[in-house]
Amino acid sequence: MIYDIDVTEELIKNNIKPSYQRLKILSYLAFKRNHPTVEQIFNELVDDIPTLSKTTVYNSLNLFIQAGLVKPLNIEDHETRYDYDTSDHGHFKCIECGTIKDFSLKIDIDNDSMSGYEILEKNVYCKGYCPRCLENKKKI
Amino acid sequence: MIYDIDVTEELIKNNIKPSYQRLKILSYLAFKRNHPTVEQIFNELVDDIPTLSKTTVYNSLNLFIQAGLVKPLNIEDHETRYDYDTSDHGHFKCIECGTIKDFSLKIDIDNDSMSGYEILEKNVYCKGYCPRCLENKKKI
DNA sequence: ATGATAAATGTAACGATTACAAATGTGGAG
DNA sequence: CTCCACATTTGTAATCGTTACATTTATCAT
Ligand SMILES: [Mn+2]
Ligand SMILES: [Mn+2]
Ligand SMILES: [Zn+2]
Ligand SMILES: [Zn+2]
Repeated sequence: MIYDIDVTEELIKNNIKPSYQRLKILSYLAFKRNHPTVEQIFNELVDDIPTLSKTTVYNSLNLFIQAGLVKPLNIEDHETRYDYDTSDHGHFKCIECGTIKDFSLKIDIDNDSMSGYEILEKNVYCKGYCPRCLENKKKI
Repeated sequence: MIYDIDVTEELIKNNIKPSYQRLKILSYLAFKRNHPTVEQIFNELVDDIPTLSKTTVYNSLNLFIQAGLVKPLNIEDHETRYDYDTSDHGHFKCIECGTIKDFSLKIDIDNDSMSGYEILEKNVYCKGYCPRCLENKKKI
């Protein structure tokens, strides 16, 4: 499985050496844009890189997060997901099938109550049922 | 340490038997309203109830969540926090001192992109520095 | 009191993540 | 090219929050 997105320059710009594993992991995220877990990333890349270690996936992702190339998502408390899109947007997770969808949004935070605070990071996520799972529930 | 808030009726209404431990745990949340971790709840209540088990804290909280009396917060992936206030509001966590503050907000989700989806739950949280920690940083 | 049922407890198991030491790869000096 | 220092990767063990499960304790109707 080869992903045609070249992320070499992106890594170099951020002072991260573009090793074989790092390139594969970051281009996987850039190509798929699927908010995967470490488990998913590992399982899909281990075919390409039989010697791949899960530790390397964790290490690389943490490097990317430090550099601001990737954003971690804490939608579920027991599984971190990773997003190549670091722009400000929300996430919807279907509690039936687990798929995650991006959505755009505008947050209006009451500025009076937050004066004096320095906000560095905003996170929004919703949970519910996706259209497909709603359909399936009707049939049963 | 005695919390004067009587949550007996609240439990009965939700078909949860008001045992000694459950009353203590829920009234702790109702009185403090401090978004504590299980660790915090356990440490502060074990003085009152020397036989208290952490499992009981987990079990009780999960009961409360099922009944909608309490909302779990996944701000950090490795620690669930518990909120007695189940109304729609956002949370700010200071990345220096860890304190969590409520804030009111209005989310405008682009309805076109979410048509067909059933949204059951919205979550918003921010991270940054609280006023006190900003002050301390300036001094150093 | 007695026995049935529910709740609480203690310990073991689990799963995601990190720590750490050993193995492997890389790149430059000689 | 060979050797060596250094960075990266790998495998394994440790950690930590949470859950599973079996045992003990409490509650309550008979
Ligand atoms: Mn996204
Ligand atoms: Mn709150
Ligand atoms: Zn779905
Ligand atoms: Zn602070």
